[in-house]
Amino acid sequence: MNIKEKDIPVKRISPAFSKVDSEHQQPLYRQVQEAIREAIVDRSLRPDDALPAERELSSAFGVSRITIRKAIEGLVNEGVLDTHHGSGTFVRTKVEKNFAQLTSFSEEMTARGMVPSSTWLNRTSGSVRPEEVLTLRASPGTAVYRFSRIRLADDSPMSIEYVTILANCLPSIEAVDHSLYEALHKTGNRPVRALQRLSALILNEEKANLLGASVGDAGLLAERIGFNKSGVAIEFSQSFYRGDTYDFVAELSISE
Amino acid sequence: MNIKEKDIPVKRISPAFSKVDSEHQQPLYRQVQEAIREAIVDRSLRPDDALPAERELSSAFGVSRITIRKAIEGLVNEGVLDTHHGSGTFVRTKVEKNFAQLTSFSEEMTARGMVPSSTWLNRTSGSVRPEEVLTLRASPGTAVYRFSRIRLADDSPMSIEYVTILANCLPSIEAVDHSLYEALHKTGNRPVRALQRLSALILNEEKANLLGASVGDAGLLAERIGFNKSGVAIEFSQSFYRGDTYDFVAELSISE
DNA sequence: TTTTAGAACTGGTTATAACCAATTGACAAA
DNA sequence: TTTGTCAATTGGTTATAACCAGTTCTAAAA
Repeated sequence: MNIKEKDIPVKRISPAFSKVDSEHQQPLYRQVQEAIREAIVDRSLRPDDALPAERELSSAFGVSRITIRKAIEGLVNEGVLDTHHGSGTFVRTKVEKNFAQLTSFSEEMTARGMVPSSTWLNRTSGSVRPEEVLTLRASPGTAVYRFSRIRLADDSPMSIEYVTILANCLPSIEAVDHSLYEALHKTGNRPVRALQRLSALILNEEKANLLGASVGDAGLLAERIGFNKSGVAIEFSQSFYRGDTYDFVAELSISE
Repeated sequence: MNIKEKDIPVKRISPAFSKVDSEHQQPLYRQVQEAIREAIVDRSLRPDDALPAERELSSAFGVSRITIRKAIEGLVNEGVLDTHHGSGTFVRTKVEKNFAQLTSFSEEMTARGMVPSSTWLNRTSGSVRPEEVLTLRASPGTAVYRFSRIRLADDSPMSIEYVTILANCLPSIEAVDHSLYEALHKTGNRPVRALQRLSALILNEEKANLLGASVGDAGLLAERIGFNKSGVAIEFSQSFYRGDTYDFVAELSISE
């Protein structure tokens, strides 16, 4: 007797899934993923609902079961779906509880009673660099916009930020004035999920000068990959912080 | 011309992988995972080494390529391996710690196929220091245990850890042998939530010596307050990491 | 010599097919 | 009514096979 399983009402919902487009550039399993995501967003699939069985989805989408499973696997890893051997795949009730909410630059500065601002260093358009190809999973030659700026709090430099954005996410490079995210939001490409990597490094002369620190001081490098709601990586950013003026804070939870 | 790829020395290592046991209870891909992990632990595969090609592994293990890919996929998700389309699969150099997941050092290292160990520096009992009163929200005079140790993975130092634990959370100061969290778990006081702060610093002579690094190298300091399931702060810890061997990775959601 | 085309790798995606394992629910037996 | 059994349904694992898409390196062409 598995109480947990019995609690789950097995109402199997069948939204009108259309066959995927094999001519499209995106892999089939990603198209399936997006279709499922959309079904959840527009409430055709509600929390605790069961998805149609994999074999059913397979014929509904017109793809093999492997493709369906790969799509589902990704959504399970993101915490959107839960699979239960023998009973089905369900829309997870708890929303995104596994994502940490790191304090952003503006929040942190405002919380400390400081006034955040930015100084633009550069904004250019170009194509992805080899080292970005891996992280952004874009083809070489893909057009991107690059932004770099110094972020200040009460007019003293806190960080240097280099951002690369896929060009097709913005109408033009001039579309960004103060807030990059605001500009992305207008085109519906605001990142909804991100992976961030924090590492320590020694500041070189260039970075030290820009940050008003000394060569050899400790700094923090935060590298971030931002994903839009379709799961496509659209943003890659590197932010250099002075080690003595910036901390990252996170609330942790145990893994279940 | 991909500079990064060219930098990677493609020495393809072929440890003596034996065929997996199909009679075993574990799924084949898990057995393959374990075999690869072991190869990393016993240094047949070193950081930045390339694994044999998937098709090669497939015949070496006597399983299909799908099984190999599933095994690799898991290790990539854990941060143990990196795949590069067209060039190969590599053993990741840096240890990546999930910043938002409350796992113990022992568990983290074991999951990466490394053997965790500790060298005790000190263990004392005493009462909370004034500067800890605020963070632990304990009354002055409250009894605590203090532990300091060097944490090693595969016998190389990874971090120096200073932990303060409320004395009433452990039966005795000798209750901790290998894993502190294990000892806390037995008394039902394992932290289920924590606040963590990460900052960069320059390693001083003492820390550098203990970590096998050089004075002036970049280091990371993770300070953590751990709460038990009753919401009581029972743990305060400071961990110093070498900047060149440790990254912190976080999955986050973007606010607004 | 340098450049370039392309062969020969690499991992990435997808299909088809079969079987295993957990769960559920219907139905017969107690 | 309760209990146990079993078939149907679910997801989980694995094999075989083919092709796509980057990367690397060699050998031919300039």
